[in-house]
Amino acid sequence: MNSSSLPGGSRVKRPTMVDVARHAGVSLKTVSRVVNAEPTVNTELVDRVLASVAALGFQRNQLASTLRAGRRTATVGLVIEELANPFYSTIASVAAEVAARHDTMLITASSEEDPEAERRLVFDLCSRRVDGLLVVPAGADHSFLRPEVEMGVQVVFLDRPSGGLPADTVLIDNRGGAREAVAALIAAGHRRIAVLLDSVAVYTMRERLEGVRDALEDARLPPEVARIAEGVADPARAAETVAGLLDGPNPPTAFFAVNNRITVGAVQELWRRGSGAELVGFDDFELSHLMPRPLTVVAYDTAAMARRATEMLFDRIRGDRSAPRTEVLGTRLVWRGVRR
Amino acid sequence: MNSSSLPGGSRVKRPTMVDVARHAGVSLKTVSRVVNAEPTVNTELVDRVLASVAALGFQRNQLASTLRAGRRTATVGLVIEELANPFYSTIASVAAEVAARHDTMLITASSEEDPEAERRLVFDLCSRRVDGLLVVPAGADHSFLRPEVEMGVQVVFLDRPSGGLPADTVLIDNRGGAREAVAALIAAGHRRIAVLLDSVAVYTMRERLEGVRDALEDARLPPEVARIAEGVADPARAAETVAGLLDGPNPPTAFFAVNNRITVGAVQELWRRGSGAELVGFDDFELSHLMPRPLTVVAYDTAAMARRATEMLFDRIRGDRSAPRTEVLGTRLVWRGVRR
DNA sequence: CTGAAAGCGCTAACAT
DNA sequence: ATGTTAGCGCTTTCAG
Repeated sequence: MNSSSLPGGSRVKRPTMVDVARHAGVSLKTVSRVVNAEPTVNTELVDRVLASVAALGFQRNQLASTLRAGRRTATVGLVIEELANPFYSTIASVAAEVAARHDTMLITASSEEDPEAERRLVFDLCSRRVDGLLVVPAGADHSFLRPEVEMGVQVVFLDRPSGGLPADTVLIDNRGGAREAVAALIAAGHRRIAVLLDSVAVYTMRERLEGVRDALEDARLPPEVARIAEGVADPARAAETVAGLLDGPNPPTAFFAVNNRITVGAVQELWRRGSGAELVGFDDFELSHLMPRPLTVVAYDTAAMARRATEMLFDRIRGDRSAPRTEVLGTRLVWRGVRR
Repeated sequence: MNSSSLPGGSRVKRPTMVDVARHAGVSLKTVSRVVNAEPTVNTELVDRVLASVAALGFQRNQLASTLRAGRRTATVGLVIEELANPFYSTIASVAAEVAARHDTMLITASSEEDPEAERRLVFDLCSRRVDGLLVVPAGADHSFLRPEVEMGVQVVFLDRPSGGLPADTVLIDNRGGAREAVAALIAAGHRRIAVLLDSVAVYTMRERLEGVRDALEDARLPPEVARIAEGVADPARAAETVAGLLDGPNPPTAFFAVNNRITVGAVQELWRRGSGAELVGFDDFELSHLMPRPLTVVAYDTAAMARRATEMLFDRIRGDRSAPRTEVLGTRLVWRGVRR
C-alpha cells in the first residue's frame, strides 16, 4: 500500500481559479489572464500562477468558460447510421481529422437508420451546444432542425439529401454510376442482367435503381432486360439469390450488385460454382482486387465526400452565409471483366 | 425568396429559461421544474410552459445545467491511434454503442501514435469534463493522468498497457496467440519460418515476437529457425520482403505475418508467384476466407475487448472503487493450411 | 406547489 | 498591470 496507489476513497475536489488565485496570492482575474495566455501580465506573476496551477493540478473548466464567454464549444456532432460499417468509419475518420485541424472535437452518434433516433441525437447534440452538425440522413424530414439552424447551429448533410430544410449537401452520383455500370454490361453484349437490391427504402438504393433504368432507356432496351431482385439484405441472401437465379430458367449472364455487402455474397457464390457470369458491384472495398474471380466495381471517394462536407461545415462555422449548396461527386467504373 | 429560406442574416438569439418563463407567465424555477420533468408541478402550468418551450424553440443548455448542478456531462472520451483503421473503428463503434446505452455520448480523438498528441487530447477531454476516458496508449508513461484520476476522471486502457498509472486494462493475449501460431507451423514440419514484423516500437508487436520465441523454445529449436524481417510497414513492403526472401538463399517454407496489413501484402505476393509456402497472419480481417489462397489467421474478438473495456469504464463511473483489474482476452487459431 | 435569491466556474467590462 | 463586479444559463437552497 504505497502512496502510488490510487485508493478509490481519496477523491480530491477539483481546484478552481479561485483556489489557484488563493494559492498564488493573486486575484481570480489574474489567474484567468495567465490561463488564457493574455500578454498583459507581469512575468513574475505569470510564473507564480503557473506554479500554483501545476501544484494544484488545475485544469480550466471549458464548460464554464464557453458558457460565460458565449464562445463556441469547439465541438461538432456527426450523426451516421452505424460506425461499425467501413463506409461510415471512413466518414468519421475524415471528419475527426478535419475537425482536429480546426481545434475541434468530434462527437459521433449512430442513428441505425431510425429517424426518431436521429432526431433525438440531433437534439441532444444541440443541447450540448455543438457548433455544427454533420448528418447522414436517416429520416426524410429535417424541418425539426430549422429552429436550431436559425439559432446558429450549422448543418451539412452528406451521402443522402435532407428533407424540408435547405442546407449544404454533398452527394455521390449514385444514378450516374449505376447507369455507367449497366451501360458497360450492355455494351459487352449482356441482355439478361440481374440487379441485386437491398431495399428501395434507402435513397441511395433508389437512385442506383434509377441509373439501371437510365442505361436501359439509353440503349433502347426493354425493362425486362434487368431482372430486379429486391430484399437482398446481406451476403448470405445475395449468395442464395445468385444461386436461385442461375439455377432457374433463362439464367442471367451478368449481375449488378447494388452495394458491397451484396457484391461479396455474389462473388462467393459465383466463385463457388465456377460461374463465368459477369459481376459488377456498386461500392469499391478493400481487397476487391484480391477476390478469387474478376470483379468490376463502381468506385467513389468516400473520404473526399466527407472531407468536402466537413470543410463546408467549418466554412459555415467561420461565418460563410452564402446560399446553401449541393455538390455531387462523380464515380469511376473500375473494369475488371471476366475473360470471355 | 419565400419564407422557407433561411437567409444567413436572420440569426435568432437562443431563448433561455428566463425567456420561456416570461412567455409562459411563470417563474424561472417553474420552467426548470417542467423541463426536468419534476412531478410537483400543476398540470395546467406544465402545459403552458411546454407550449412556450415549443413556441420559442427552447433547448436546455446542457453546459449550464451540468455546471450548476455539478452533475456528470454524460460524455466519455476515446483516444485511439487512427479511426480510419478497422481495428479502431470497431473499438469506436462498440464504445459508442455501450455509451449510448448509458445515455452518454462519445468523443473520439486520434493520437496517431504520438505520445505528445495523446497527452494533449487527454487534457483537452478532461477540460471538457468527460466522465471517463478510454485510451489505447500511444505513450509509455501515463502518470500525467494521475491528478485527473484523483479528481474523479475514470480511465480504462485497452489493447496496450499503460505506464505509471494503476488503472483498469483490457488486453489481447498477443504473446500466446503468436506462440500458438508458430507452434502450429513447427508441428507442420516447418523449420525455416520468416517472421514479417512492422516495428518493435509498438507493444503488441513486441509481445507477438516474444510469442514466436516462446514457440521455438517450447520446441527446443534454435532461434535461427525464425528469420525476423523488421520494418515491414505496409502491404507493398510486405510483398517486396516476401519476394526477396523467396528469391534468396534457403527460402523460408512458411511466413508468419504479424499484423493484417502485412498479411494482405504477403498473400498477394505468394499468390502472384503461385508459391506453396505456408502463411499465418496475426489479426483476422473481413474476407480473409475469400483470399485467393489459403490463409491461416490468429483471430481475436476486438469488439469483445472494447465492450469489456467500456463496461468496466461505466462500472467505475457508476461508483465501482475496487482495485484496478487487468483482463486478458484469448486468441483463436483459424487453421486454413495449404494443401500439401 | 411556486418563487426569489444565491452561486456553479469562468470571463467581460469596468475600475483602480 | 492588476483587481472588482456582474452575470453567462442553469439548479439548489430556502421562503412563502
